Amino acid sequence: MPSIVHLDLDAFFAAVEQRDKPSLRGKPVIVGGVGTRGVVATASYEARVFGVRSAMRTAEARARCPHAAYLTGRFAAYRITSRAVMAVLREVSPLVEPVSLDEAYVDLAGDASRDLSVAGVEELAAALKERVREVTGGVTASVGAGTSKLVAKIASDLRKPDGLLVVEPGTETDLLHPMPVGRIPGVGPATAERLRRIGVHTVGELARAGEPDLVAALGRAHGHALARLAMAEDDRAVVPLRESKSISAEDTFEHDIVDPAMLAVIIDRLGTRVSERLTRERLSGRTVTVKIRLFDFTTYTRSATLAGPTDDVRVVNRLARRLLAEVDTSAGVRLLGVGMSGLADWVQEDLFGSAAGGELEADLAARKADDADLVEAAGRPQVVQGPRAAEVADEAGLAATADGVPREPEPPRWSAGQDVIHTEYGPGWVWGAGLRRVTVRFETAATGPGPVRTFGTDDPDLAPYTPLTWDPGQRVSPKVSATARPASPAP
DNA sequence: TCTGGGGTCCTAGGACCC
DNA sequence: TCTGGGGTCCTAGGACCC
Repeated sequence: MPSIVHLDLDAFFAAVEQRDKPSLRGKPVIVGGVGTRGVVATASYEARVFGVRSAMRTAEARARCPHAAYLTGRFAAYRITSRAVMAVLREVSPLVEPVSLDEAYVDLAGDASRDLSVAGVEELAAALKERVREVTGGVTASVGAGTSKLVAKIASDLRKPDGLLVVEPGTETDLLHPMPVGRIPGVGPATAERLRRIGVHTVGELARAGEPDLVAALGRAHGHALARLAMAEDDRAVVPLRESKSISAEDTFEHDIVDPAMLAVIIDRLGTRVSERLTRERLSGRTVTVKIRLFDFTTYTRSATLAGPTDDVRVVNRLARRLLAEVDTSAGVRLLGVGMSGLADWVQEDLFGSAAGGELEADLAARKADDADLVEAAGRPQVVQGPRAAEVADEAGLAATADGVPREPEPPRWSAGQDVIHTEYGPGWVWGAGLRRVTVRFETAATGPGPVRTFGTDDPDLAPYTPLTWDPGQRVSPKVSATARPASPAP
């Protein structure tokens, strides 16, 4: 039965930008690093016409397509939209495995009553595509389905963008065998080259090659796996909840850094980012890894493992600095990274016995509620609020540095003027397709319910990014509620 | 103006233990 | 004193994915 579905959002980041900025629709849009060392994360299909591709250096993209819009990512917006898509998929089956923000597998076999004929799955896939378009405000998806993850993924690839293909059971190898080996996920340039050297160019040739030869050329695990995939043998399950195995943060600098004091500051900042994520996600880890890329792109990692897991920023930073010192950085560093692995579900409170248990549960409930708020959001005008507003705003690029030189994030401010609200005390920031007017009610501890104010603009290009502003007089723990509505009735 | 940032999985060698 | 395997953990690097 073709019970595995793969859904892939088309040119996702660029599509979200085009949704939120109507002036970009129909035009080349490139999302990625915009600095001299940036690379393309996503190019809209209009940009791909000019040969712009993911992972291409932005400099080359600019040469090929100078008139494109070059944007840094707004990951909070992508995340909100992604969650809405995943929610749609979970309406169909609980067995949903997100691969990334823009990709997921669904296993339909959980529901015995479902029509899993090719026609039945085609109908379902078409309905999914339509629902995705609705909840995302117009982002299209490509959907593939088949008897395995491999076939479903290749099927969605074949029909993108905005396509649909259900591979009839029994025809898998007919589809796969003429393809170049590089179409198989997991076969990159290095593997393709090794295969070429033993005379294997297509999946059919891969299937005919003996497994011993493949293992000799590629190693035990990879050789075995590819031999099976080539014959469309793939029993990998759709796994709904994957626990993360590592957390890391890294920065590439616009200019190579030599000053050891500067490097120490940066390594601390990266370690702090990692620690904060660990704490937020109620994880801790045992192995700290520092990544150092020198001016000439030679890359070192140095790691050390603690006796027990921690999320303590002091421990992480001390260890990270020590590991950094093991590498000669005097010629210049272009990238630094800090990572934590050996993760365990472990929180500091556990150290002090079960007394903190109730508090912990409350925290978890609060986090769940936050997530629910975000899920609500996609495709509609939205206020992001609560403890994670700062994080969300940060991801949205509001705190991004313009010149790529890392610096400490600015503390939350409450001032008149054009400040975008992105502090944990405020309502967050406003985002949404078709947003025009936002009504905000201020309430402070000192004054009680306060004035109602309306924010907004009639410029359709600016509207989705409407910032909220207010006066310094309202800075006392303001409690703010906001409603946002489109300027015109929803179609 | 060469080559991002977040991950996963695998390999290979050495230490160490039984 | 020349000789085992097997298992696990740790470290460094590399391929690959989105």
